Amino acid sequence: MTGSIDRQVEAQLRADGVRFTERRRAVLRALVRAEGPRSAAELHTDLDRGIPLSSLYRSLAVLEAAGVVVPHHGTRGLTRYEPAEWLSGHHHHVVCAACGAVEDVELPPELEGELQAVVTRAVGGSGFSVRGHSLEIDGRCRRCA
Amino acid sequence: MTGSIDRQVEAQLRADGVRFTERRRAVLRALVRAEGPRSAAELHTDLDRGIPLSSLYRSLAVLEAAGVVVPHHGTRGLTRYEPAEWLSGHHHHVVCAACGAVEDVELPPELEGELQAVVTRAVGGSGFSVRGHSLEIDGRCRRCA
DNA sequence: TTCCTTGCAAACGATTTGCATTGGA
DNA sequence: TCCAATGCAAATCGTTTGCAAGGAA
Repeated sequence: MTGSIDRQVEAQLRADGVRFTERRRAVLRALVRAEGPRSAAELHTDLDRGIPLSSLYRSLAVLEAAGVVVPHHGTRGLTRYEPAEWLSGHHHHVVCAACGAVEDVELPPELEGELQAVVTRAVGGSGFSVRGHSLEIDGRCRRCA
Repeated sequence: MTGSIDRQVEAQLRADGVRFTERRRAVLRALVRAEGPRSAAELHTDLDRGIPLSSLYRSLAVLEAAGVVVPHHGTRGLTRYEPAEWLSGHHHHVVCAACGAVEDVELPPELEGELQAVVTRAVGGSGFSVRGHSLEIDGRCRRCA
């Protein structure tokens, strides 16, 4: 985490009237380091400091409310978190149906533009206000093919 | 639910050594009728017959194992189900970030085609073999806007 | 001092499971 | 008859919350 991002996150939290404590820094660092979304239980292991789960949940809730991390509901009854897009960049997921591996894909600008257009036209004049989109591509990775 | 689909589902279940009981028919019918994925609790309301939740969960588990319905993990701590695509057709989801409601959207053919093209080009020559895709559009529904 | 933060334990809500009963082929 | 299906209640599991103690500004 560079200093500038660090300061940006702090400002973001301050706007919510909360502090960027060492505990919260550690949680965010662990998420940035991670290969993919992590659950509270996984972070509990990653951080391994006897940090109680309730504290992890509270840290995650605070970071989520400030828009620093976003929840990911991919798995049965489990919420995993990852850094928000302004920290990690906009991307999509390629999921292997066989081994379950999830990989990030960043689309080239012109494809991302086309995708945006599809989304906009898809909701049409339905009154729904689009905030974001997420494309999941399912199939088999090279190894499992 | 047409008779032919009905028979197809029955065969699918029979292959798993289970029966297509009236209860399970009712659950599937409710899902087919619904505009989008439904949770066990929502089905409990939809069906309103004092059908115990545990039975609903068991019916859903059986239908899922047979590939007749598919789980959808869009919302915090909640699993919703919908008919598998071979029953309901290919579609995408619009999710309201405020109230959690999920609605189906079927893209007009030319948009679906564009989306396919984006997907194909996105994986490029990575060796990943595409099997399907799913687009989730996030934002706020008219009511929550 | 005044809030924000944390730990601990209890509370919760969604989902699952054990067990005895019912029902269909 | 035999095994699957069901209902009920208790058990699980991930997550949230009340409350009292600890810390930073």
